[in-house]
Amino acid sequence: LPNSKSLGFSEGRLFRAVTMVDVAAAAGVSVATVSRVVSGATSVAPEYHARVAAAVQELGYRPNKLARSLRRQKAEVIGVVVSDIENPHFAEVVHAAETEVFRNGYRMLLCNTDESVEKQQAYLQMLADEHPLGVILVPCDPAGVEIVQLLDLGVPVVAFDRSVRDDRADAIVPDNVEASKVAVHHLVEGGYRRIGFLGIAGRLETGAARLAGYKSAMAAAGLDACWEDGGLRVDTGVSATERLLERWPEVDGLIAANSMMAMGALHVLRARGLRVPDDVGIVAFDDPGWAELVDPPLTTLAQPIRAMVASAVRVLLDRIDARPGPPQHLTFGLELRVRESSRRRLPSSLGADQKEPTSPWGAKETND
Amino acid sequence: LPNSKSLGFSEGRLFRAVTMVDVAAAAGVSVATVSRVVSGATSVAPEYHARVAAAVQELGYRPNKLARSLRRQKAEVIGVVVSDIENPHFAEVVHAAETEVFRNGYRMLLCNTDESVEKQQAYLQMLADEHPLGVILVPCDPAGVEIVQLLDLGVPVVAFDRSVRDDRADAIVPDNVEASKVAVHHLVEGGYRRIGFLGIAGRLETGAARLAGYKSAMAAAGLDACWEDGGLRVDTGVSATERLLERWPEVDGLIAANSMMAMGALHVLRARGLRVPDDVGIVAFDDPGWAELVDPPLTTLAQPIRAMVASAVRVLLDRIDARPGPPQHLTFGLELRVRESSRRRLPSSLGADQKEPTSPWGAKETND
DNA sequence: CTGAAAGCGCTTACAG
DNA sequence: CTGAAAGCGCTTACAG
Repeated sequence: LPNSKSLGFSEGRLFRAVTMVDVAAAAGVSVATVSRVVSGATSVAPEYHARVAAAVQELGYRPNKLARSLRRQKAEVIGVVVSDIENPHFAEVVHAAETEVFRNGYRMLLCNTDESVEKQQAYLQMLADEHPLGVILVPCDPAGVEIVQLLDLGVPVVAFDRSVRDDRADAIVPDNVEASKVAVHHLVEGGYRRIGFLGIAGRLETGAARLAGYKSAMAAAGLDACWEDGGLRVDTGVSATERLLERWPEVDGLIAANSMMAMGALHVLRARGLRVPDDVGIVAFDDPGWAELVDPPLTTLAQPIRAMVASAVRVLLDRIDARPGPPQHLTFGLELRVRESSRRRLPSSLGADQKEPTSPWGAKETND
Repeated sequence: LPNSKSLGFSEGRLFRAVTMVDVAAAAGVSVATVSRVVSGATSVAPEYHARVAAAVQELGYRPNKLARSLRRQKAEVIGVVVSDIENPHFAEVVHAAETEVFRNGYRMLLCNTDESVEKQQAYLQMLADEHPLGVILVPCDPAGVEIVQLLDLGVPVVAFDRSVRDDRADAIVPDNVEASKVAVHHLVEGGYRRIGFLGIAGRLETGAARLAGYKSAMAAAGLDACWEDGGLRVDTGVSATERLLERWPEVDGLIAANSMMAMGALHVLRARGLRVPDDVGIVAFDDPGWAELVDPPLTTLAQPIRAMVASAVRVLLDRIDARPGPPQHLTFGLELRVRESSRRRLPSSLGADQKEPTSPWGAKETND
């Protein structure tokens, strides 16, 4: 058989990568001992340990992860499946996941589904072939059979942001219902009464929960509810707002289920000469960096993303050590970040005409 | 020896994953033939091919990537190293890379350096251990020895956005110098004359190139140059703008080397009662989604990110097939996207007082 | 605690 | 074109 060792060029010289065999020879021990020192699994006599460590150092040995993975039938990789990496919300999720995964010495395989059921299928299939330590999944298809297959294979799956059908999966989700209620209460406290809701339509549970919370809080406050569904974009926010204003011209508050739609609303209101927050108060879900850059800065409902992701990774790593245990289903509250868009300057909207420059990087603690 | 085959649970039953041996037995051929059919490398007689395909289908066989990777000493993975995934610019880069990598049937290992030299070191080391097909690197340390080691190992490296020291690496970079010149010309054509520059300080070649282009274009136009360095954030944009205005109160145009700094400038100008674009015109590098949502919408210099990333992946895959060939060093021009912030409504700033609502999602073709 | 040895599941020159 | 067999570089029960 041919010598098909790993090859490379260095200064024009052919070389072979250093393996455990080389280290074992240099240290005068068996490869088993080298393995035990390198992987740190079993205890090794101090003198042997030292000799191996010295040889590793001297030869510049690096363990071959490919071989380790094959042998263990497990790659030190965590799959992260998000629906849209360009959405600042998920960009933050990915960043937080990267930080946690890196801290634990693992690698992150990033999968982006673009909200496509087919792409989710393809990626989960692909991940099953990779034998990852676990998968953090923002599902666009919560009932995909690939999720079941992954769990059958013994790969822990943590549903993130949205839950999945298979109840063996752990789940880390925001409390959307409660958040909508908080938004309603906040606007009511600010003196707003005719509060409309700009929803995100469709099958996504996120949208349903946010609408449900709104309706429930409005009913509890004895107020009439009025909502229109849009999409996730500025233009759909525009049309939804226009439809809402047509049905309900007296609206004085808006809750947008997504911040892009809030931007659409802002534009429509401005075009109609309605002032924010004096004529209409606005609260939006999600808290992208630009929320405090727009005019007026947007009051938002922010998810504790770092904490949620840290929790997802912790749940995953716990499963890896100790497989059994009931599935975890953790819910996180959202934080209301009050900015100008919902702070009426006067109890009524009379006379509040002058425009002051807003300073988003200044003191933000003033809450009225 | 123990039976340490891959295990899993399905409906409570223990099972062993299907391997090539199983497929070979079912098809009545050797594993070598199965391998040849599955990997599609060599040609196989039609009848054998059909029998193997049928067995694969029937048994639901999926090749073990871990074994393939070990055998080939190459994982079908592409490493993507960016400096900040939360920066919308790099989020778009990552998304584009994901699309290309997925289209080619590979996986993406995402590494985020947070602009830390140590993290770049750690990740490149880690990538070397993974034996990836190649690495797309946005370097924060262009001279890191890990880059040299990766190339020594035979792993193709494509520098993206910024170049690296080792000239064996390919590079895909924006033409920052030219872009600054375009920005200067655009403002000059709009009647602006006292054009200042808000730079991004430090060692990054990006910042240096953008400043150089500005200075050169100003000199060529016979105009005085004036610049201040800031960072990449809104607050540093604020302070840089304030310093610039102190030194140069008569400024009527600003070029920001980064869009966050442009936001800072916008706030300072508003606070001082200077109107954009009538009193001061602004052009910013980068083109985040919110650039057209702010008031006024920002004129930007956008990189052709999809094209650049597609080109980076193509260069990488070419190297994998045919190692030799001189390193590629491709430069891409930026596109000036003219929006309100640099469109003075009147030749002079007299009388342009009324504020119209801006409609970013409407017709954008009007160029004056 | 240590070593000899099997085996993870593939791929691939070699011989036929 | 096909098959037998070695080997990629590790890990890990087993025996000592």
